[in-house]
Amino acid sequence: MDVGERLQAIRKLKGLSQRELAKRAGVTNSTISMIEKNSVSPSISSLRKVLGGIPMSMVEFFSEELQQENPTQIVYKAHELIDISDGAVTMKLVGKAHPSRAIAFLNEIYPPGADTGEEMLTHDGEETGILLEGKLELVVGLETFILEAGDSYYFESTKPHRFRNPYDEPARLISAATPANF
Amino acid sequence: MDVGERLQAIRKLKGLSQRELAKRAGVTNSTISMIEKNSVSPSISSLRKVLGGIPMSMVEFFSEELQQENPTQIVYKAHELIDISDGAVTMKLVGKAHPSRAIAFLNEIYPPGADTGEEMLTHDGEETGILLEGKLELVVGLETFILEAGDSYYFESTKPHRFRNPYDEPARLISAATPANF
DNA sequence: CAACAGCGTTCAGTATTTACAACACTTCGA
DNA sequence: TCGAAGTGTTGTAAATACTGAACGCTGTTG
Repeated sequence: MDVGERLQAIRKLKGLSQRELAKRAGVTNSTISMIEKNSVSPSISSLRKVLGGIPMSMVEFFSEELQQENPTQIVYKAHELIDISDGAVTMKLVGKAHPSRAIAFLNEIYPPGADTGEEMLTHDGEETGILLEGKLELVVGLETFILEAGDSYYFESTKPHRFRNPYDEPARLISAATPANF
Repeated sequence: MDVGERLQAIRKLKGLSQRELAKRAGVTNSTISMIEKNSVSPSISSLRKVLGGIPMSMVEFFSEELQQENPTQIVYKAHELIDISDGAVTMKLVGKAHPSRAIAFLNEIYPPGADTGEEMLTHDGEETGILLEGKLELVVGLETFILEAGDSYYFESTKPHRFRNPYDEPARLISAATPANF
């Protein structure tokens, strides 16, 4: 990815001149000029300052890097799902062949007694899902929910969370999380 | 966001020493040390080199900046899902109350004859799903697939695609797409 | 045709980052 | 207990990025 080219594209899209952007960002116009011409590789701190004048986050700026490559398998039969089970919980991942997966899409089964563990899970991203069969207990932060067939959820994965099946029937869940940490 | 702290966290997570990472990245160990101590703000090019030794993209590195704000509804009963049906296809979205949804998680029903339309769909992102009941035809690019209960799929949404139920039973699908374009 | 205000580029000097080579500290095995 | 090999840190010199003040150019206004 060409940093200078990208910065220039963004700046022009916003209808800003180098001097205008420089003033908003608190750097000099020559800095902008040299970055755009790729005659320097800016420091993180100065690129931050520059983007602050737009404004735009680092993530957005670099998101163009996500240029996917070429074809892979599209359809997976039930037995082709990759098994990433953890303990008693059965988890099957859709899209194993995918190069850089953005979504972790899982078919999960919690047999009676299954539990993601006493230490709560915490990670980046967001997750969502729907319960197809059985009942399941979901703890998010300080709240505890009882999910029944047909119920769904959506929360930030940064909140501590835990799934548990204290009932006597297996629970079946389809879930999706992003980014995919597998 | 603290660049040094984040780099150190990632490095340790990967079980690498400063020297080990430096060697893989093609920089010196002192560079890593100083970046982690925030005694310098590395240039884009050198941070790229460092992340190349992990390996990790700039986007992933800065993705931690995506710190979401505060609580909303977490669990949704079946009747609380928001209905975004299009034509004959019933689509219900999980997480309507969520501020900035990263995932569009849908419970879809394609009655016999239902179709997303003759002009193929094309948009950014990736999508995935699993068929729970019935049969469904999926066209992606030049390929046509027949999905049966239990089958799943994963593809780039940039490829032209179409879902269709030419059979005489309804098909039920759970799908996830990112980014969420709703 | 000036005079002016805007544009992006360039140059010299200063500030910052980086490599290289040391350092002190810990762990492991002879 | 004494190297040997690992860890992260630090000082100095070289490389690179940044500022501030020019420059040449274009379009506008009197």
